[in-house]
Amino acid sequence: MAVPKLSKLEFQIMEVLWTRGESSIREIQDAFPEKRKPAYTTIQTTVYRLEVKGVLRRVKKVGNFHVFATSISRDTAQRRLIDELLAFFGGHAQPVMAHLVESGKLSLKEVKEAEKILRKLSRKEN
Amino acid sequence: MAVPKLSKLEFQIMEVLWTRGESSIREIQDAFPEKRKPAYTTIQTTVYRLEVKGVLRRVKKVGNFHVFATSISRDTAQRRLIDELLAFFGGHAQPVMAHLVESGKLSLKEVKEAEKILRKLSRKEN
DNA sequence: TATACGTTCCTACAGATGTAGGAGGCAGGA
DNA sequence: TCCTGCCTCCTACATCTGTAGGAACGTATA
Repeated sequence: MAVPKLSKLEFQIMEVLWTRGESSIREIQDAFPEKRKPAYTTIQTTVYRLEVKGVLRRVKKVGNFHVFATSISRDTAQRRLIDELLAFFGGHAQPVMAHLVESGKLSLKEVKEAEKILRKLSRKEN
Repeated sequence: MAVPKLSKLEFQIMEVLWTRGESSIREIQDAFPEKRKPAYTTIQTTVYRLEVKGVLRRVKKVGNFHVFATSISRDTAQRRLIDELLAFFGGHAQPVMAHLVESGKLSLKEVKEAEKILRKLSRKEN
């Protein structure tokens, strides 16, 4: 599998690394909000699993602790996530759009932005 | 939990029921494409789990088999799924849109359609 | 050097999910 | 009535994920 599936916690950890850059287990843990902050070893186990999946790697050892960095881009992972969702909808983005609009999560401004990008793309194709 | 989380297979089974209407286990199974068609008992186990979750129920018994029907709407379930995804993106729909656009899954026509709906909504609010 | 503290590594476990076998029941045809 | 075939119900199991404890180790400081 090119880009392995990431679970919720795995994704959150990757998110910390994408945002903060190279980090140790402790730093990753500290990036979680005080409420729902998993135990140190929970983060650790999950980081190891991510390492096995090949989406992050240890880049160096400082003192007696390791520093980790991502091996895939945030964009790649997000794309994977959305493709996953689209599979649920038989590959059709339209219902996804519809729900985003109805739930009020999408502003008119964002839609117009998307439209602009699309126009640009279609010009390039023709 | 109002609307429980549905797994991939669970969602696919619900999809069959929403599309075909009331169905028996056998009918649900037959709705799966010949390749990746789970065993009869796999569908069965999953249907029972869905029953426990309260998203479908047995509506009647015909001969010696049961007929099942959904208890929640497709819309409700889809909304749940999308909210789930949005949580990964910190509740921001913008990146989701961006990926849909970039992956070419969204046509200009669909976006304009969404825009029309949004305009209508915003008029109502003001 | 000895001690304290933070890290690593290994192990464990429960819940969710996908998967399916097998025993037993019911219904219709021989 | 008895057999065949399909269905139900129960049980089982592997994998993934979230969760975390404990032993052992490394480092810096007293």
